[in-house]
Amino acid sequence: MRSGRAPTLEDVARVAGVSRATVSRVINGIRNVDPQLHEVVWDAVGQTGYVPNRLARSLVTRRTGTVALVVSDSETHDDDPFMGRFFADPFFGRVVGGLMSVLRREGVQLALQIVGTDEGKKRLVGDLRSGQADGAIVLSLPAVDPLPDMLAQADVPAVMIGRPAEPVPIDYVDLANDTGAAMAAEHLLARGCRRIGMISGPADVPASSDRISGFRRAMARHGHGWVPTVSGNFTQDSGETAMRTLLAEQPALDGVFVANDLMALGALLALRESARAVPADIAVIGFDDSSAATAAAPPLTTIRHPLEDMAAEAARLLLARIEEPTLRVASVIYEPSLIHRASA
Amino acid sequence: MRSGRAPTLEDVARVAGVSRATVSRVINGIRNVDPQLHEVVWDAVGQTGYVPNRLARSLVTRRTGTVALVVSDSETHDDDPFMGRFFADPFFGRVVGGLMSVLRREGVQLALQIVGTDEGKKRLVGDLRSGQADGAIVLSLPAVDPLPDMLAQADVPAVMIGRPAEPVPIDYVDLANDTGAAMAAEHLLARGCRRIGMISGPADVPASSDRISGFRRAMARHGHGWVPTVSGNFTQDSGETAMRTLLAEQPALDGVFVANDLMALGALLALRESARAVPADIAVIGFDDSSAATAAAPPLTTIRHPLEDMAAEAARLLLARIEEPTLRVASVIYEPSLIHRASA
DNA sequence: GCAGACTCGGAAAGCGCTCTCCAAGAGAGG
DNA sequence: CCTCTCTTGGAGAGCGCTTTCCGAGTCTGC
Repeated sequence: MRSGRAPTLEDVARVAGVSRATVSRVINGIRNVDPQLHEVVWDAVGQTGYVPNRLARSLVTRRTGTVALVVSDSETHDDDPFMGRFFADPFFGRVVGGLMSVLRREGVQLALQIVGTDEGKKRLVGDLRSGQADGAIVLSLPAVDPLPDMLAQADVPAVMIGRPAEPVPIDYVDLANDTGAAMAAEHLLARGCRRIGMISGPADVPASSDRISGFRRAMARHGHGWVPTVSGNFTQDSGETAMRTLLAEQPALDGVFVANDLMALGALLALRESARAVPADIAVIGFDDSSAATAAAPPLTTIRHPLEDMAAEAARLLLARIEEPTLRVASVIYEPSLIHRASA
Repeated sequence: MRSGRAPTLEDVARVAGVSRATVSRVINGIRNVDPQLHEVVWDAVGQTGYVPNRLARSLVTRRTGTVALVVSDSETHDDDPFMGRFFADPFFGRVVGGLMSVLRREGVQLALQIVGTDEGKKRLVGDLRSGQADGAIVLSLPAVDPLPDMLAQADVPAVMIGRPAEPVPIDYVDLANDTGAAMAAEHLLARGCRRIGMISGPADVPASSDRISGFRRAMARHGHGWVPTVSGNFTQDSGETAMRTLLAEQPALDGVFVANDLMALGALLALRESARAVPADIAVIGFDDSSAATAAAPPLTTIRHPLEDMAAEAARLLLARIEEPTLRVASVIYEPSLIHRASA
């Protein structure tokens, strides 16, 4: 394995004393090749240290063995400080882990793509269409995003994690966010809370609005027609601020549903600062069951979001659609579950 | 933009009424093209919705505009449960975020590659050599890993995050782990701790062994020739177990250095369980300044690991080496800093 | 013993692009 | 007016691979 140019099919063919075509057949396991030649070729492969050039192969087969993980944002300028936070959040890693658990087994690679501008999205779709990747898993952050529709229009195999904000004929996996929020409501009510508030995420993001409506609906069903709500942006800081605001408005609160664990962590901080005991004075319930939940003090009762499973399913859906592009548009909704810890 | 086959250079050339070569020149901004034709060509590009096929381009230019992020493991079977944990850990996301902050600006993509078996590593090097990606950022997990050496041998541009276990002529960025551990020692000593223990990571991982030796050296310098140590594997659970063991051996401990924040979280749990107050009875200091540190109760005093910066620097080093492969092997060592919070 | 069916391997045509070479035309200098 | 140089655009040769098309050889059955 010297380090000049990498050996090519041609080289192997020369060493084996056969034609390029034959080597290609052997490598790709196509029958109709004499077992003897078969062996000769593999010997030559070993001797030369040959590894097929994936690019060249993809160019002709129109298959890359690569799937794009697209993080779709809507930034204005390129130095988006938000992205740093996004990657640091366990959310991203859990998705990657879930995806890899199935892609890896299939020998499919994951290429990370971040797009913000509409220009970037256009180019992304173009790249995808011209075979840059076989398909895309899409994580759409902005409340309204043209990307899902562009992908659908361009007939690019794609699966979203989290439903699109606008109805678009595209596969997706999602969590029954409303059910999860309802479970939180039931739990708080069941443990005797009567003055319950909510710290929500941004109202225009689907996952967030579903949690809001699910929670309100469940509360209303039990006679609480109005729920004091302050919204944050899913960061710990915003949760802390929101909790302070909520407390200022409703000092007698005895329970709060926080739309994700990170904000719940912040809320816990604000609560400690105001000398309220959790859960004795006020019960706190989070959402996601991220690693932050177990790290919190007290450990967070939360709604489990089976993100790894969802991502894995997204990968499976995508692989299936790549294999068979005419499949009917599908969606898979996961049911959340309540994880009972100490905070509520 | 209809959804049949994507338009090619040929199509654009036909519409513009020029040759493929001319279109290629215009697209790639090569001068020597009449400004008028220039415009005609761009019009044709707009009309056809042409997007260059990156694969075809890469095949001839031998440049892909892609960098691989290689996570090198040493698994035995493919269903490695460890990987899930690895991705969920903020470490992974922070690295990705840091890398993307520089790669994105250069229009370079990141392709994720997980390799475990030696077979897989061999194929990876082959793929890299045959131009699958322009270079690699390597995260090597196992204590002893043949990959760095293979990469160096094959002359593949590569940069490691964390120094290789064995000396290998390869670029890397690393943290002065020993200095960080020494800072922890100084801090514990300065606040009056006298019976100090340590929860270390696996002794054969470089980052871990540097922390061990740095800590011990600093302690020795202050007359503490021996430091009771229990090792864990960087997970929260292992930290909890280790703390219990340490406590059983040394009940009078009044300070402990834990080699990462996640284990420190576990240690805090064990401490609470044993009814010891932190930091009153025993001071705890972590390492990494991950998001777990602020989430902990009490918030963790810890050694800051500027991982995003390190990853960004790794990306810059790699880009430089891709541009100029004959560069001298370089390493950049980052200095850690102590973040003072409540636990010590 | 020979037509017909089958098996196997090679030649060669691309996949979509870049880039070297070359020819043609324009302009300048003698 | 002719030659020399310079600019500009086209033709075409690949990059490394797959795959179709064929021809040559092998085997069977009548």
